[in-house]
Amino acid sequence: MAKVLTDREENYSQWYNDLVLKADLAENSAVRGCMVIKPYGYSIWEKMQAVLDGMFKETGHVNAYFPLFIPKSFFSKEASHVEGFAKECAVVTHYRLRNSEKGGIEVDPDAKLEEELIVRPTSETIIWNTYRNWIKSYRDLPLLVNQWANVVRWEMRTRLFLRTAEFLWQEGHTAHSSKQEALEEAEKMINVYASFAQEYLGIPVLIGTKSENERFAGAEETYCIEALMQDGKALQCGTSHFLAQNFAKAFDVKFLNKENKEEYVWATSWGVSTRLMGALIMAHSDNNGLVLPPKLAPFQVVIVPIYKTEEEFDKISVRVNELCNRLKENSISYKFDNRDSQRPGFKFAEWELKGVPVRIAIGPKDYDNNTWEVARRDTLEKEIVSDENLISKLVFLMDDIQKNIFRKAADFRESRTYTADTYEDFKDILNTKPGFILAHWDGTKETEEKIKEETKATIRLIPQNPVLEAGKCIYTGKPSKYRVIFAKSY
RNA sequence: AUGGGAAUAGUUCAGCAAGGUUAGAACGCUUGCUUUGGGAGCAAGAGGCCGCAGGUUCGAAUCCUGCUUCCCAUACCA
Repeated sequence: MAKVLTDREENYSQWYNDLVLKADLAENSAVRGCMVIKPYGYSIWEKMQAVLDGMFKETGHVNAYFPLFIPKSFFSKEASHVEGFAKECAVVTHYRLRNSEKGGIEVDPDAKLEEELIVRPTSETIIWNTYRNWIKSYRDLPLLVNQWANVVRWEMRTRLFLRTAEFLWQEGHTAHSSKQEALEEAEKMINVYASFAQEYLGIPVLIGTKSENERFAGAEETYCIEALMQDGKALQCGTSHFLAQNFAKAFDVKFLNKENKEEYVWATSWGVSTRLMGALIMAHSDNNGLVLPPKLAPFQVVIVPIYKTEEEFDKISVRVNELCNRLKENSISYKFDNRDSQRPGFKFAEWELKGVPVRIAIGPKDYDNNTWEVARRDTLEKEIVSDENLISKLVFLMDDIQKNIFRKAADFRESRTYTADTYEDFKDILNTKPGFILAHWDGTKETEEKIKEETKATIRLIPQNPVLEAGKCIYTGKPSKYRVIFAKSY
């Protein structure tokens, strides 16, 4: 087989890049750091959006849309928020171009904006400024709003899907009348993300909270889900923040409670992005290409005809079209690859590269025997299936592949989850076979920073319900009550 | 931003040291024939302001200067 991918073992990040390009998911654009998401990649994102959007609505949220631009003055109102994002903001300073004397066009210096606009890196500020007018009474709460949008963060170094200057995401912004209710909301949404990751992406995730260092700028608590990629590095897949009254205070959002007393509103925000595409790619794919979970594949089955003559093709097409109707009835999505320009072998390799969960081939032999060749992408196993058993086989495979790729990822994570009691062990694991490391930590920012400097590993999360176990911090030897999860991360 | 490297066909690159006619290859693309159960073969063809601006020279992809952009390493994270 002609190779188009770099082997995963040889160069993991090269493998990832090749895969994104060759599977036709996305490519770099003429704009530095910004990607073009191609139709095949975008249709996976659309599937993710559809499922998540349904989950948000089921949990009582509604969609709205807020502006792309944020006045500079809004941005500075929440101190730690500015600090967190200031270094990576795109800023609009002018509103007009003019013809240049040197030819071409230039920014018209007379068209300077009175107040500069920030291209949103996240929308807390513009949304909370709006909420001030929406919230007057406890009767206006809770306010449960989600937005699907693009945001811009001027990243130095970008990688397709994992870190791009512009990315697509959803951001939920909720307002509550009590601390307790806001905390519950933040936890509820991280659990929504976790079940989406596990049931749809087929990626096992750990749920927990961030250490102070890794917390969102402006949050009092950040909940997160973390997954382990095949190279042993962690990927943050989603976050949900308890913002306390920080934004309500910054934007003066108050409500009258039942006792007719004025109170500041409690807030949360939560988001997942096109980075989930990166997670999906890295969690399951192999040296032959992408491996997609049936629940998110643009189509679940591809049908490849094998024929010599036009008559043969016509005969086979009739039978394939009958099959397509049966697939439709059974809600299995499909593509009949009837291109005459490519040979079967080429198509096999191409669809494997694109991760289609099941491939069905039919040639003269199958036609005569009334059978189909069925190949599953996750294990690459091939099987001849009789026509009468085909649909039930496919229904079984959709479920089985979904479960199998989750199980494989879970087994991998298990085999790469360690406990370290000494700093030497800790460093040794990171150097030899990285993964999640459970270790004791003294709870200080300084220690986490030292460990990060020396090993590049950070605390990915503090487990939700940690097993209480007295121990000593691997770095300082100070007492610790439970272990936290360390890893190198993306 | 600092340090290092690069810019030539759609893509990956050769050519540059020692300047000299119509600037090459592979892959991809187009057309035809042939083939089709794991990325076929043959033939013909299209495709380039050699990153931009200036300089040296009879002559510049090649030498010199300036600029721009990209890539690799460090900081950032959804």
